[in-house]
Amino acid sequence: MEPTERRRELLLAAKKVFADKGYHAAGVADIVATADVARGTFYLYFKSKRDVFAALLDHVFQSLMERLRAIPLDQPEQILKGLIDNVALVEAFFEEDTEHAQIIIREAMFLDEDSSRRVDEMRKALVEYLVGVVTQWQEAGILRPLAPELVAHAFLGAWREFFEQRVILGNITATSEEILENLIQLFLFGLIDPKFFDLAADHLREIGEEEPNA
Amino acid sequence: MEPTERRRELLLAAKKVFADKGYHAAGVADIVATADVARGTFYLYFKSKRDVFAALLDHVFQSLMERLRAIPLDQPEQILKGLIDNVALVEAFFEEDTEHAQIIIREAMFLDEDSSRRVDEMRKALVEYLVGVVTQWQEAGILRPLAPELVAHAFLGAWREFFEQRVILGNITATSEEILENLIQLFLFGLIDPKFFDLAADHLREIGEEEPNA
Amino acid sequence: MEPTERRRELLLAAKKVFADKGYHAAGVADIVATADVARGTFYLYFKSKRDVFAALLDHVFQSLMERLRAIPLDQPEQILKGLIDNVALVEAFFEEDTEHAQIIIREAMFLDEDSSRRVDEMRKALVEYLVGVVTQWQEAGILRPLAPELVAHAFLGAWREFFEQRVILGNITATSEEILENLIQLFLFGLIDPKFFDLAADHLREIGEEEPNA
Amino acid sequence: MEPTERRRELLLAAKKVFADKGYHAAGVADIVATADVARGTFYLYFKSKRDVFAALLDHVFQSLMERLRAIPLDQPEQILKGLIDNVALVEAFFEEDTEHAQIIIREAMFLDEDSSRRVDEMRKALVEYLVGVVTQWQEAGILRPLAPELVAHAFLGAWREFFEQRVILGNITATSEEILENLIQLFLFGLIDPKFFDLAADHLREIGEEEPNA
DNA sequence: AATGAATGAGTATTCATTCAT
DNA sequence: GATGAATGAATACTCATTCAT
Repeated sequence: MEPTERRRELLLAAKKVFADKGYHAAGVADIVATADVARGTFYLYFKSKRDVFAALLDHVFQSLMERLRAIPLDQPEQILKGLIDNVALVEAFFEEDTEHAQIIIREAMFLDEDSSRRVDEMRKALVEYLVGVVTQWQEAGILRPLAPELVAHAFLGAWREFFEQRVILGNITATSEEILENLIQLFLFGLIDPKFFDLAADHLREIGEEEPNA
Repeated sequence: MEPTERRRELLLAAKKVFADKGYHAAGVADIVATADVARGTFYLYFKSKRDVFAALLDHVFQSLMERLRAIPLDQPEQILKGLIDNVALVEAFFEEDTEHAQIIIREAMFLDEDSSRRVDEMRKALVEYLVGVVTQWQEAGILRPLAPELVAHAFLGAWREFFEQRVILGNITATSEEILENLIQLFLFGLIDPKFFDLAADHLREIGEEEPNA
Repeated sequence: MEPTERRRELLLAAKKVFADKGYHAAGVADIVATADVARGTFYLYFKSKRDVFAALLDHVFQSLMERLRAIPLDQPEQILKGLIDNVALVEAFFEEDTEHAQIIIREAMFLDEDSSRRVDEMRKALVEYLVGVVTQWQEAGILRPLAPELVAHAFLGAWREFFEQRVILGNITATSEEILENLIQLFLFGLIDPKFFDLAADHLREIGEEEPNA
Repeated sequence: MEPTERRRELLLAAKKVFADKGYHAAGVADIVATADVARGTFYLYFKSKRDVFAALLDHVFQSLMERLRAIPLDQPEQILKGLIDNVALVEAFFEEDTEHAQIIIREAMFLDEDSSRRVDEMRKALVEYLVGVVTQWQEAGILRPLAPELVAHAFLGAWREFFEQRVILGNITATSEEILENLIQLFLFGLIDPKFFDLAADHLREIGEEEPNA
């Protein structure tokens, strides 16, 4: 079998096992059993249990970065549509691969210096993007002057919470769209300058009417 | 030494160790070393490593519940002051005992069925409280009709994120007060009905002027 | 059981096992089986397989040093008696504990940097002693001016070879005394100045006659 | 590539690796990497790691035997010249291929029954040769009646020690010639009958004067 | 003949838990 | 109650060897 293929198989198996049992409860034995290869084969492709985990993080990191790079920041007139689309774009990534998401959210954040740093970089990239958006709109006078960084963190935190509750724990039954809509409204009206209030409300209505067709 | 006292010492030691190194990296050896008792003594008071952890969760759970029970829900006229005070009250609990907070946020949520359920109960209690507040104010026509549960989760998520970033990871330098102020503004204006907008703005100003004296 | 006692037991077991199978073939499993303790117990007293080995070397090293320190160098008139006694003293050490000797000779010398350094120190101590003896006697004009260091190495090498062949491999049936006598004669006449030749021969005869009574 | 050639390459690589890292630390991986062939190729030419090692020993064994066979024993009048030449001849073999020497001295002697027996055979061949020389000269009345076997072992041991210290460990800076000269003097005067003493001294002087031209 | 991916037995080490004193 | 020595199950990792291509 092609080495690349084998590696992918092991990566897949590891992802499944880590998502299932968590990093600590997962053993190399589980991974090789899932991938249906011999114990030693694992070590042909990864130099340790930690190494597969890091490889998984790497994959998420790079995929995420690609998606973020694709998000344009230069059309402020499409305020809401842009934000919603962009957020949905990133969210889709986690939705597509729930196991990956679980690993990052449940395990990587506090596993050790290294993974924690990796996750931090991802968070920072997201924060930066959001700070960019907020700052731009603040400069355009559309948003009130709340600290952009704090707003970004608040948004991420809320978002993560929803993800955790809905996808991982199953505590929320609302759909991803409902959640996103509420989240957007909340933050939009929380941030927007009162004099643009009506404008925003109109926009929201328009988008809401479009959505069914989408 | 009184048995209760010994137990408390071990609990304290365990809290410190778990917060320091995390559940998995922490060993019973670390705990007994910190508590300065013999290895065997540990097992006189707890039947396993998991048991101490559960005991710690219990303690947080009960303390939190007590504080939540103390929050009155019947003075809707003091909209902002009430919310801020109440939120601050709960926050204070985590601030007072950062180690406990770390354990809950970093470890307990996904350690296993049992702790995860425990943390869930806490979350649910907080969500219920917030849902109660929001619902009440929505019924009073003060807040717009966003799904109260989602709002509650968003608030909790944002809050947790700040806590994590500020206290555990040190990624945010803003003070607890600054953060809370921004958070309140964000959610207040995000939720409030436009016709109460000016009223809310006044309230905020007042509170802002009081604060220095507080 | 007293910790010191247990440690001694393990040390003894390790010595036996290492001497029997050699460092590499010996497993911690063999050691604990020999000592009849649980696997984990081993690691209460030594932090690794290498560590026991080092401890064994330490013991040999210190015992040897003690014996060497006990050898007086200040009675040059007793040329042969002194040399024979001293050499016998050191040899006795290895004879007493053949296993230790095997370990040093077979394993320690080339196991790794650390043990090799240790063995080197021992060798150097012996060489220094021999160089001291030879130099002193050379200055007294009794011995011919051969390079003392080379003589010392030659003596050690010959000695080691005999030990290996006789004790470890069983290729030589001569007794330790016969060997030593031949060795002494060889080196004595090899070193001594011709004009002291008859004197030396007399000495040797005397000693040879005394010996039976010893 | 010719099979014989390939085999030689692997043998060479193995020799280098074994000399470098020692038998245990050396891996088949190192050998094939050094020989720049695939892992499986190794097993086309040798049936195991031990097998290459045995092959190396074989090579040394045969080379040594050839050289020993070439040494004539029938010109007793050339006492010293003959001994020196012969010893130098054998020594040259080890000097030429230090790696081989290291392997024999460091590893083979105690690796296992098989190699140990092999090395023993070599030693025995050398001992036999030396015993032959000594016996012959003893019968000629030139040497004193020390046990020839013990003398032979002493000589070999001293020699081995020098080799180890000088070539492998670098603890001695004297040249091979200086060492040999001292060794010869030591053993010559150690063995020779006093009445031939002056004769031997003359011989040595002559050889010493010849040497520069050699 | 040559390859190199796959194998899996073997091994040192850790650590929560027990129990004799 | 308190101790801490002893336990042994659990587990990551290595490496000589095989075998399908």
